[in-house]
Amino acid sequence: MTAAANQSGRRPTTSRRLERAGIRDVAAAAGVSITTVSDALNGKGRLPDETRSRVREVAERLGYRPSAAARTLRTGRSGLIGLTVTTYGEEPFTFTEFAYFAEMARAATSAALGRGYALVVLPASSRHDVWSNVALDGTVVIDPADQDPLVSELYRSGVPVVSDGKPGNCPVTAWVDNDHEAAVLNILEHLSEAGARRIGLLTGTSTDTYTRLSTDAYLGWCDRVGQEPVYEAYPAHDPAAGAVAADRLLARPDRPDAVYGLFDPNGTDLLAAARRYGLRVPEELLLVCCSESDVYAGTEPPITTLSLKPRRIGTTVVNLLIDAIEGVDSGTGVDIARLFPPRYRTAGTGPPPGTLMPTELIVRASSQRRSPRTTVSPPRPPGEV
Amino acid sequence: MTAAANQSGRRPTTSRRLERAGIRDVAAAAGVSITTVSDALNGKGRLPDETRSRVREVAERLGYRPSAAARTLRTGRSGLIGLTVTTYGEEPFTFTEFAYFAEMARAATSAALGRGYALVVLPASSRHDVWSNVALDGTVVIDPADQDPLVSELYRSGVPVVSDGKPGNCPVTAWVDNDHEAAVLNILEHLSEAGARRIGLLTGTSTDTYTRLSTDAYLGWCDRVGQEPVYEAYPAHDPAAGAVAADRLLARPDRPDAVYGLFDPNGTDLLAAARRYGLRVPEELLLVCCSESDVYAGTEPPITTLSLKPRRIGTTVVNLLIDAIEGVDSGTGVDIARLFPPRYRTAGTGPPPGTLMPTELIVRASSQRRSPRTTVSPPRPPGEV
DNA sequence: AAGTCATGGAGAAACGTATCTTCAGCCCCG
DNA sequence: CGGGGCTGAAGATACGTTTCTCCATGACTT
Repeated sequence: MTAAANQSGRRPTTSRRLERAGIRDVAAAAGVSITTVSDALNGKGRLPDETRSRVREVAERLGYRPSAAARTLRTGRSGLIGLTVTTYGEEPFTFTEFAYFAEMARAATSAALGRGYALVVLPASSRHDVWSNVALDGTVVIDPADQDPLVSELYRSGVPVVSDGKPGNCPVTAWVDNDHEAAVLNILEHLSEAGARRIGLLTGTSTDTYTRLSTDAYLGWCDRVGQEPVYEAYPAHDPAAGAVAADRLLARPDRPDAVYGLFDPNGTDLLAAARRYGLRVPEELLLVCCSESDVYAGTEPPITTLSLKPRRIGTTVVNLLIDAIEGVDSGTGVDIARLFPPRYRTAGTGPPPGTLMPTELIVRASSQRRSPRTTVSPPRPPGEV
Repeated sequence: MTAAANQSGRRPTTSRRLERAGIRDVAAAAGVSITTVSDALNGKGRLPDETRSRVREVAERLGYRPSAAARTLRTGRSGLIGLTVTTYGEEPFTFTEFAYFAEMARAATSAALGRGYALVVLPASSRHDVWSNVALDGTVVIDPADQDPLVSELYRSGVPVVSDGKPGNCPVTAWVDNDHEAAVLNILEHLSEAGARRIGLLTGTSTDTYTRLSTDAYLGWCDRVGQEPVYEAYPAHDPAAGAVAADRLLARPDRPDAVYGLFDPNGTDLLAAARRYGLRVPEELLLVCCSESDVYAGTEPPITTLSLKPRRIGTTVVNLLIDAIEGVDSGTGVDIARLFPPRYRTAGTGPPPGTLMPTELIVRASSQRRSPRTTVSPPRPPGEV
């Protein structure tokens, strides 16, 4: 047997099963080398158009599909991005539990696909073997916990990590977050202008960035304006607890005359609680909640909501991540900074570059005592994008 | 340079960059061969426990993570399952648009993870290169279109395909679906018993299995009981169109006295339309809609809903798929049938094995004229699982 | 005492691609 | 007329595993 025969034929000793055509088969059928096939199909190398198209035609005829595994092994790129969702409680996924996550994930998937990447859904808490069983080019982390060991290890092993939500204490390549502080202050100001004297907060007990920043902003504001904080916290993943907390908040002796609820179902719960206590909205109680759902446009009365613009966040996160994947010399992992505009550059081992995005307050009848017309107020002065 | 040196050291000529430890590094550090390392870590081969634990310890110390790409290339298994979602209209994903999809996807992800697989979200309509860029062990297809070219090619190339929704005309390994016909007939019967004389249907214009089967069941029932069909169809992906269609249905001269809406938001839309026309529910109009949302427990009045039990479907689909992946001798692809109970076996090239799962009708005030208590009626006689 | 067998482990061949290097031919120019 | 650069393409290697085959060693049987 000659070397040439061994090169063109495959596995001379084994009985040949029905298999998918490989690059060698295409090369043999087209009468060229596998190098030429690879170059022709990938648009590389120096080949005349004639050869290129002929090879492509042969490949098409044979139904050739390159092996993703082999390509990944060779190039070190899998085209796969992890989408990590934090898990509350027993349920493996809050993913799609709140409309925010669902929308964000959808936008992220779409954006990734548009750039040739696919998303793999992985829980942050799963065992190591699941994570190491899939070759990831990078990972999106939604709301990373402080000191998340998984994120740390990923980052250390050179996998770019971009988080939705400013990371507490774990190193990430970059992060994107809503400007929660500005959003809360904007809402408090909005309620004050509508006549609120004592603004209450319905918040969560978990330590994620969103809850923490929002609550801190509220407490800071209270401190500044001299209002005693009036708030109830409950485990956000438990819908029943939310209704109870809403009830508790309105049952307090120092009952607030305006409430902002941090989580999606709070609007409904607060409305129901107000009804139980005979409080008219917005006359006796001003209401705002954070939600992506448009059911609040149809409630009685319609409720003012804060939208975190999850689509925009998801798209931004993915694009940032893919920029890092494609721009960085994988191996060193240090010159990521040059991907970002100068204003983000931080010297040495400073904090990772982050982007704050504005939120949108959709003002409806529940937070206005004068004109119940539905309007949209931009949270930022125009001119800024 | 000896062969041994070449074996233990790596790439003697290239300058060594900072890289992740490979299996060779572990072997060298532990003073054994790479075979032994592989066997020790994978629980294979014949090794004394002492060696096994020592190797494991060394691997741990070096932070060794096996390369998923290399493993996939070698074993032919990636541990990745595609989750295909059909796309309506311009938006790339209805995924998470309806609660059904969201819940189903969540359950599927969870079930897959529980068996060591991860899910990759892929749109059915995306370009070929995205699909062939990821090595899939199998695919879940949600509501496959008739003659879906992608499904056909996947199946032909030996990738197991399990669909949620009985496939129209494309070959799949197996499928799972709700018993839509039984569900619709059950609802119609339920409405009749509640006193309905003319039952209307709010349905969709698309040709997916769900819409088709449900509509056909309705039309067949009308034909059998001698009622003139009263229905409106609209593009299900357009929420605004749903409200219009609901309005149209109640504005007809032959206005129905009971309506079943096939899609999630129909309940709200129909309720709003009824209110506009001054129709009291359930006194003058009986209402049922298909939805996974529990908001219908809180509407005024609460609306009877049909649940398609998406969790159960998602779990079943994934388990069926993984059974096929792990049970079949990849290469032949013919003896899949033995995975299923005998009753599913079909001779030769007959239809693929399928499973019909019962739905659940959650009866609330909107479909009862007598006792407005909330009860749950099983759609199947007890004893069947 | 010579086979036989179980034990523990090493060698080497794939898996299918991308890419680095090499090489033959050819044209052009001094 | 000889060498340098350009074109088109082939060879060979490496990516990091898994796994098939095989060998050495000692214990045990007959």
